[in-house]
Amino acid sequence: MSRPVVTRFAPSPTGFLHIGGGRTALFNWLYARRHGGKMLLRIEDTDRERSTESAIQAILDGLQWLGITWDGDVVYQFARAARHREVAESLLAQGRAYHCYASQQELEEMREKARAEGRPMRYDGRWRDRDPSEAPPGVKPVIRLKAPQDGETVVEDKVQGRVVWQNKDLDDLVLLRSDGNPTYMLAVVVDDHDMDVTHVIRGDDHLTNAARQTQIYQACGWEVPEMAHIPLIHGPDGAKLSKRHGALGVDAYRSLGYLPIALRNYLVRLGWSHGDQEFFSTQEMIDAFGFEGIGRSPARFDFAKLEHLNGHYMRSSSDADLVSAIETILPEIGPPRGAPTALTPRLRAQLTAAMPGLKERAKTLVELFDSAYYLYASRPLTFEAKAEALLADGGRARIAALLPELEALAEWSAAATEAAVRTFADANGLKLGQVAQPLRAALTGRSTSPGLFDVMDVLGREECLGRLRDQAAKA
RNA sequence: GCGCCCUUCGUCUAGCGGUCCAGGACGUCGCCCUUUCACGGCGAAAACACGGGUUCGAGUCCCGUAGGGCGCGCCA
Repeated sequence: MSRPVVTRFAPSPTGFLHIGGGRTALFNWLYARRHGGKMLLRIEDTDRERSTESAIQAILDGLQWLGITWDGDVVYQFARAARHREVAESLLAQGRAYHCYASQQELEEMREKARAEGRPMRYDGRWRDRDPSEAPPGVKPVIRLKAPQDGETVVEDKVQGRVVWQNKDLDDLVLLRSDGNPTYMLAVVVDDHDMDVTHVIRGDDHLTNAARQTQIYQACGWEVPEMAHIPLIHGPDGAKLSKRHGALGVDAYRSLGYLPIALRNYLVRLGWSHGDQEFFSTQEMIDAFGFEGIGRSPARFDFAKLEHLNGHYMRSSSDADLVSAIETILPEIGPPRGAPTALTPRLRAQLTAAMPGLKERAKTLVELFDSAYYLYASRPLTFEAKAEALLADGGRARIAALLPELEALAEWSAAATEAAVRTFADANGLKLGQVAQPLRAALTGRSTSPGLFDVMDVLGREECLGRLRDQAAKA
């Protein structure tokens, strides 16, 4: 009875997969999964000038990183041009479309005039009913749709509701260019029809297109798929998303140290909700997703909330997974921090051992790796201003006094060093912080770090004593 | 200019005529925990754009106004 659900994600390969595209893909994917259907991937590369191979690769990589999979082979729209042409010719033969010989200049004048007279800027249909014999010699015509001039065109949108256009406000769009190539408007309709797409889920910047595409469906005598136009994502300032804010490629979010699972959770809640639920596992998203939960107003991109989610997912990730996540972005984030591009077995082991304390304190992988500085730093350490202040303020003297106690330790463990430090503090009438903070500074170069005794444990006896001696010597 | 869409705390949102002196989350601010920073816990400030209707009753329905967005190509 009802056909199996088929959705599609149809990006044009003129740039990376940006955050809005990622969410559109996610929604299509979730809807298909929710209904046991398929999500197809179609690359809309009919603009030969602007489409690039690297952009296609970036989109594929981005989807893969986000964990969004598609069914079947990737469809390349340009490869289907002959089929698009065939449909246009067929419409022409049926009298539902016509040749238009208007020149670029004429069209420009038309727009100018309309603007001057305060009328909508539309093609005036001057070739609509002219006899082909009037065609000017040597001019290659375009094929335009003979769109209905009276009545209305209705889109029953699953998100926007019933949206109505007066046909007099819609003009005869071009189906086939004079060079014989299809326009986007035609190609989309033909492809969605041929691919048996049942649900078109896309940004609401396409809402007006939906009306014009509906006219094409009707001219072809084809069933119009369900439509769902989702509101766009805006930048933090409410304006259209630009490169300055969130319109980064999804690969940029990877480099920034975000986890795909966190980005997915953030994205799914942008414009969609399910009661008060904030956290969704992939399965929960699939089970709960539906058009009912999609709002109609645009949402602003908020890094702070993304970071919060990312922190949440980092804390609940396994230590091993986080280490390997860091390793994948290490070539990018390592060198700027004086760290290698790959982990040595020893460093990997230390990073893994320190991970419980590290992941608790970071919002991104980059931040996490940054706070792991003490693991990959080599003597002599460089000190942040606050760390230097802790050492200068009597800190070095305390380290010098404590040093013999630590050197004499028979066993080097978190418990053993903690006992020694506490005993030392008590014996000298010092608060633990007065001893611990200078130690932290000397060992990590920072005023903040994971638990001090865990740091000492992971770092090991020799490295710790070495770093402490460096400071004791300056006391 | 024309068409279409949108408008609840700073942000994401719940709310589908009475249960709302509007709930959750992020952020912000306080307190607690604490060797630091986080995490966690507790608490606070913070919104129905405005004006008319409809109704016994409106954040919820209708109409205006204002503000914002998208579209108006032989781009996609």
